[in-house]
Amino acid sequence: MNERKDRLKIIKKLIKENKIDSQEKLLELLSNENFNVTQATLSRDLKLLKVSKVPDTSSGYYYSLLEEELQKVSEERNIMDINRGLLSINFSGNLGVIRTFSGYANSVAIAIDNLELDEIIGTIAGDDTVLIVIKEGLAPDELLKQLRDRFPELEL
Amino acid sequence: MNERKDRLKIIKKLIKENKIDSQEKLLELLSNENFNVTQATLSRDLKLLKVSKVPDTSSGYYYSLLEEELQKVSEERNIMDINRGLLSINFSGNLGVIRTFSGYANSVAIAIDNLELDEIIGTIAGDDTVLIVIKEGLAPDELLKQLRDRFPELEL
DNA sequence: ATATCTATCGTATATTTATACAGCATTTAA
DNA sequence: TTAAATGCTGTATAAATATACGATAGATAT
Repeated sequence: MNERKDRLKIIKKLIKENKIDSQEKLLELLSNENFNVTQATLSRDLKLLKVSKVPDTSSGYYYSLLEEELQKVSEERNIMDINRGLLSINFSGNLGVIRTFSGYANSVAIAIDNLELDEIIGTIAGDDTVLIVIKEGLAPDELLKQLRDRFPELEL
Repeated sequence: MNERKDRLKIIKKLIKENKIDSQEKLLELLSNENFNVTQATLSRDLKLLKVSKVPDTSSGYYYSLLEEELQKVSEERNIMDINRGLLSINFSGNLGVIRTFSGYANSVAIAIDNLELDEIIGTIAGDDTVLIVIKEGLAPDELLKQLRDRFPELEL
């Protein structure tokens, strides 16, 4: 009965889509989605998800996944930067070669660096080409798959 | 008796410098700084500051000024990107001309755009040059001053 | 199969936090 | 000056949240 996982997902969704100011309210919404738990469990869930209650501008509070938002902000920017310059990507051995519009290689490489991917050891940028050195033993296909998984917006 | 203002400042500092997991603890620290208030007042202060209590990785909670952090993260990145490419800046009329290392113009321009400055209407990037169009009526000196004020790390 | 471990949960409760209300000082209006 | 309005606070308490403890179910090992 791996209900918790599903529940966590729904909680995330509910928090994003609604302004919720107490666990009690969230419990109701959960109940509508056919998850029936107690406040105690919900409290634990929120801790797992690192959800916190932030003071609102007007006069109240609401729950928010701030850590995620923080990551997202910076991640989104990087992905935009990559997409902006990227023309193609190809592999040979443990090297990836990205072709970019002229002059964009640097910004693409910086953005890739900023993603801090375990799978990538480092990058070098020319004018319209970025060389990516992939971690030993990792197959390019595997890397591509993981990237697409993790960053669906990435146009690879 | 404008004690609250001072207190809010100290609270910010304390929150940045310590891992605080309850208002009670924060009250102690405040007391050390010679601010003696009740938990009720502190709760109100935290609301004003939009401080929230976030779940910690390990197993606890701590107070954090997330809104500020979120802005900072994205701002810091932009400033890094600018500094990385920037060689010089000069003005003529309502235009600013930034020279960059070859290939960096684009990433510098993007970063400037991302700062969303009221004073700047737009930018265009070549390969090693960024053109900045300044808001009508604003003197270049004034713009520089404001930028340095607002972003001390910026190497202009 | 039995024992041991692990993860998840509810109950009950402790802890923490927000706020209604009243008081006081300061400011503003009359 | 007096009255009304405003901002800030403490007290007391309500409301919200976290957690100790025990129970249960499923997994893993013996």
